[in-house]
Amino acid sequence: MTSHDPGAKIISIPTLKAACQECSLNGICLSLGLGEADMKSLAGAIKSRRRLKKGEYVSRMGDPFRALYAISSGSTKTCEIAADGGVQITAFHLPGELLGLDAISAERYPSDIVALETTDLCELPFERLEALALEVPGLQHQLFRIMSREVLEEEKLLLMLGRMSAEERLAAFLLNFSKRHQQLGSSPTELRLPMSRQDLGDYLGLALETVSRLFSRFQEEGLIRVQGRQIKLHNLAKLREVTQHLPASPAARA
Amino acid sequence: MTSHDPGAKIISIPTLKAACQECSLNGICLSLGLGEADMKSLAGAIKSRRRLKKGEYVSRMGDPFRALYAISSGSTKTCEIAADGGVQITAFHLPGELLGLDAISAERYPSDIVALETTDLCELPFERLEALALEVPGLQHQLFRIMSREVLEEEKLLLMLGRMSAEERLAAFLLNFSKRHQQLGSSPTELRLPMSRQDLGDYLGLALETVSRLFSRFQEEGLIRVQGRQIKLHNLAKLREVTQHLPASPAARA
DNA sequence: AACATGATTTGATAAAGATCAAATTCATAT
DNA sequence: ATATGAATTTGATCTTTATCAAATCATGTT
Repeated sequence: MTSHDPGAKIISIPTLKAACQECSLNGICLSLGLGEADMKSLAGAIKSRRRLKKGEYVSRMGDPFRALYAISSGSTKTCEIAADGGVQITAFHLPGELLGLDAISAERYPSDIVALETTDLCELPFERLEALALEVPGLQHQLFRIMSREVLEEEKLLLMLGRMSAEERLAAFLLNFSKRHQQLGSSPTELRLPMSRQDLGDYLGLALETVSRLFSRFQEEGLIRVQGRQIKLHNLAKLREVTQHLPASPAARA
Repeated sequence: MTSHDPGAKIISIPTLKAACQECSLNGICLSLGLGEADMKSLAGAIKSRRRLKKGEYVSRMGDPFRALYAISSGSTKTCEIAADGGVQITAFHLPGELLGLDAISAERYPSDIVALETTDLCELPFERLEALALEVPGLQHQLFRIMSREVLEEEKLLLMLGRMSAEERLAAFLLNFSKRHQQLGSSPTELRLPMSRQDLGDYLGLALETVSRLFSRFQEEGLIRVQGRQIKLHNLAKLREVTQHLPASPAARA
């Protein structure tokens, strides 16, 4: 987290009204590690805010890429769609996270990004952001870090999809979601999932029925309490154990 | 590809000897889209070359991050290792590709990167690269593109692991490998795989036996010819069909 | 409040792929 | 060339999870 003094509200230009310094996420998003003057520049790069209702699209596959979006509040799912109609959700994004990083290279959105609930976005025109990154010290590095982090997150998901059992995947998801909730200042044990069982299945590479059965099983085992999308985590340590259940042959590999 | 005249060899400073302009990949790697003067700057940023033998490590999980590596010749695998010892290979990299993008954010390598055969690397100290990206027009953008592309590639793999059958995964891998071979100027139908069946399984989320059986099946069906790691693709169109086999219910989803 | 619609849970069965096991082929060093 | 160990192939069986089906539970609407 950054250490901007929230008391020092000197700036009040209209363009900044809806910008980073007023954002409740100040310090989580792009601005991490930037000085106050740089924050002003960044705020100037924000084109506008968009409010989406549940089910509305941030982007559709094939849309031309012009801007990244930072989530100010709410949440989204990113859906990759196969030629055969199969859906793979590659990420759920929460406030402070950046959308559209996968669209830079082809200048087209490769996926549908859909709001899971009412969601507020900051639109960051990419050309302006790039120009700014050449001038604001630290911003370029920050962008590299954020993109690198996205690569890393996806690698963790690859590990889950390729090598973990259904049980391990759901436990890992719950722990990850818990951690992110906590980083946003919410309870790490009282989760309100914004996505359906179907979404969760499409993310974890499982059938929705399997996801549902696992929730029931975890509840029977006393690990969690399930009330629809309201989940209480009773035992984080045991959930962590579940993610690490040793495979049959723990032998080292070449 | 760029259009540098290979006949115009004006530069011969030692530091450039082993650098981009002399590289057989000129134009594929970072330099894509840069002018000749910028290429010189880039070449200056290259610290050194490293030659690795089969099985040697580019990085080990936890190593401090200081540099990206560009593959000049050879190939690598990137192995994510789970707490329980399970291995997931998140990428195979070929000449012209950049290694270490996932290490920027934490300033540590999150994975083992291993040479699959004798492999030559260019070491690009990241601090120098970042400084250069602030000065050389287009280099920052190029780096953003490359990182975005990495995100995209991983999303494709996520789709494979989460939603495709074993058959579809192997067919998709063969087509992808074929395309990259072709882009490097090799035959798109005569492949020499540098990785073992075990590696392929660890990449595709399958048991090595399943991979082996699929090779045999594809051969029986006349799609390919298998001689160990030497693979001849007989029918690219049919392989493409295999990747698109419709699932039981092609119904649209919410 | 009753209804309609979609989401979730639970059950029964089937299929895909993992695992265990063994034979065969390949590669490398002597 | 030959031996040795690793990689690959093939077979038999078992587990996990998908699929199909139906009941129940929410949610929002008129």
